[in-house]
Amino acid sequence: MTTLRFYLTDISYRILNKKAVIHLYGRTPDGKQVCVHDARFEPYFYVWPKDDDLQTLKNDLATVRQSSKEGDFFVVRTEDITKRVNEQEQRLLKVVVNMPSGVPEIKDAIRKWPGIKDCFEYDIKFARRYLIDKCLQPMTLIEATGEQMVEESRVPVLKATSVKQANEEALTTPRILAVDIETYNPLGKRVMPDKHPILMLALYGDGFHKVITWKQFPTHEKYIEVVPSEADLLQRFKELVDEYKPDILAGYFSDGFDLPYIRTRADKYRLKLDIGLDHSELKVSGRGQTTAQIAGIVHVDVFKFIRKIISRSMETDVFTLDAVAGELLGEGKHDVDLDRLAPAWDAASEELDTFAKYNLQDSKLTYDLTLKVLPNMIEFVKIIGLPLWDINRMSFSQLVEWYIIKQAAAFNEVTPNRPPYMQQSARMQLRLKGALVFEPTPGLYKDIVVYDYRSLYPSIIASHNISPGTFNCSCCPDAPLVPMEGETYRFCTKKRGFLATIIEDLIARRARIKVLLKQTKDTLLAARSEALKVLSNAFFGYLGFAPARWYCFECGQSILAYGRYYITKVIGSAQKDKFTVLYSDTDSVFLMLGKKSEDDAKAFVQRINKELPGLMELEYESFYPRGIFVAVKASEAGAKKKYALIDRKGSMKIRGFETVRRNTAFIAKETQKEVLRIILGEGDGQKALAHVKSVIADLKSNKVPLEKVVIWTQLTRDVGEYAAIGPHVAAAQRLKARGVDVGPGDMIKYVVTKGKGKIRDRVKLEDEADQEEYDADYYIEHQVIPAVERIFAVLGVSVDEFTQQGSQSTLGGF
DNA sequence: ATTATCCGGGG
DNA sequence: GTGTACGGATAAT
Repeated sequence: MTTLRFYLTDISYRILNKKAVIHLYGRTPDGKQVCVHDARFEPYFYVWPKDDDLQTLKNDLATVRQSSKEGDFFVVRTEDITKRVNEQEQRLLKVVVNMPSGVPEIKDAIRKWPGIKDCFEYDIKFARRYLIDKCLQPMTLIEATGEQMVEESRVPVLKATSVKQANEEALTTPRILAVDIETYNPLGKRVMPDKHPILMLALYGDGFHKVITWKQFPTHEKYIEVVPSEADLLQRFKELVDEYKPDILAGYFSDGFDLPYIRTRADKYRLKLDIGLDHSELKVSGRGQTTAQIAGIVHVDVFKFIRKIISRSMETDVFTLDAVAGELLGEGKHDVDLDRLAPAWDAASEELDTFAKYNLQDSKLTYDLTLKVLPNMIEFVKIIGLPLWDINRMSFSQLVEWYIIKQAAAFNEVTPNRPPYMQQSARMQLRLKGALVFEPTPGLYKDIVVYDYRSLYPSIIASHNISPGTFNCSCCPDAPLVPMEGETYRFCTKKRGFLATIIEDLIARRARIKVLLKQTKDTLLAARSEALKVLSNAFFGYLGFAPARWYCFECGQSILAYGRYYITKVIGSAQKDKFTVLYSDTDSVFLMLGKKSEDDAKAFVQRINKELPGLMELEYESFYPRGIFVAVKASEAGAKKKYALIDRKGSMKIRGFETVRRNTAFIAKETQKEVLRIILGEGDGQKALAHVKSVIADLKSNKVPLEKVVIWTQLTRDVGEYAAIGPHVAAAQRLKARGVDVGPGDMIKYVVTKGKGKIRDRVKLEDEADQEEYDADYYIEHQVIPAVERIFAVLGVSVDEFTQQGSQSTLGGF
């Protein structure tokens, strides 16, 4: 008998002799990688019987048999249990099945039996079920007892007779290896993994930097390793992963690009990518949206976590490696022209040295980003109790749902089923009465103060005991009504609701951490606080999310009603205190200081907070010297957020303006940004107007360089397959007529030229059009003016004035 | 208003 | 693999 402690990094299962064996991978405190096999866990689900004659039902269940390729599926045994269904105690049967994949099969076979009301928890993946039932926290210390086994495996294997949580100590410094590839991709062509080879592959770890390539070129860099062929590059990649022994293999968009690409290239050479610790292969699943998995090594796609979870709290609205690293690390990608890579490769030129450096830098940024966000991911892993691989790929609603599922087990609450498609569509028809919006009067304002009510909804849920099981309970007919016209909603005042309880716990845990954070500045604690905040803030949205298991429309309505009630209180108090309320939406209030000082504004928050119930808190977000609120089109009644603010440091916060898309001409994007900069930064509307007029004049005299009026659009299918011939399709037809092979993925760059008729009849390819030919009127009317129109409307300038020569506008008083 | 199409990340 | 998982914005009809 051996006892072993290890940090649990990854979990999967395999079928051995028609039985499931859980594989737990991890690293011991002294740095050795290990695997623990646990064959003692059985798959099961729950049955909710219709009547009390359980014996007949049990006898019937014992006879069920479903055959499959893997062998027969059958019920091993049934157990009587008591669990809560929607917060009410019920008698259920726990049905134990012989194999994990038998669970959905057996459930389908019995679901419609007359003696069965419903089945539950038949779609919880086996490995997740194991973690939940055993109360194991991945990334923390686990203790296993058992016998050493002789197994075909890259790491020692222990056959366990006992597995349990040792303590909550987390693996804070896992071994990370970042990977990034550069591929052959001649100008303008889409990514084609089956045709184009991988040219370079960079690996970056702790004291380990390497670029593997298969072309000899002049270089002095020691980290560059030249191998004879692409197949050797892939072979070397395998060897290096095996030697470095990472816990985590990290990439940036590597679920969607690097690893599927490596997979495709390896398949081409019939090379086994058996880098899994049990010698299993790198597994790429899904079409379109792919994911990549390696047994025993956690593949982290750091882009996915940043995009899905961190993006909301970031400034940038593009998530390229360059932009994200720039914001989070203060360091960007190397500036190279990637269109030069393919020609440089063909010429074996010394320029390839620059690309190798670029490749290594990308892997370094990926490594540093992983280090940076890993504490946040690990905190979610610890709070929710699922593996890092899973947490990495989850959206807000999934994080919330799995947190609730984990808590449900602890509260003996059964997990409701996911709604069938029809029910989801029905839910989507229901409209929640939205949050309170105090419409801004369009205009340019000085000295703006913003308050934020960030934890409003979580604190409402906790304070008012909001939960599906406490809604309109029969035991409290006299409970206070939710402040809402036309509805008589109540929530139980006698027993605590399940969701209210667990969100209150989240809030309380965060409050304790915040106290600690005031004493010490600890990045792990900060990450934990952030994770708890993100999770509790996502609860409200989850309750109104059609595919949610714990969907509750009335709960959502009630939270919103209380939200409107509390924000109205703040607006009222501010007005009573003679502040000018500019704007309010949901959980934030924008005030204009006017004659008041910033100190007055801070004192106001403190006064408000004294009047609020314990859990609620209004935060002083920031001061902005200038801001502009823009009117929305009549048809956009719902689009309230359209404003731009500038802070003391000169950085702009722009919300709701035309998002910068690549199929907008650069001249329009550039002009919009410059106009906002002049108006907010310099406060000079005349100058901004003059700027637009000069751009228009330049367009009219065709002085604006052609590359700034080129519109880029990507083809998504073959030219002949389009039902609607848009401008980019017309341009692609011209390209095709010229004999160029265009297809899905190709970027079409076109220019709209002068003339009459439909736009698609006037498009020319970038290289066909002359500087003199582009249609200034099109670019003025459809690109530049729409981008700045509403900004100027705020200043009382109408579209006509853009084109008038130097006339005195209504801007005078501004 | 509803339906079709495109985009993102990656080279 | 206790299967099948994008989500949001915009242009076209």
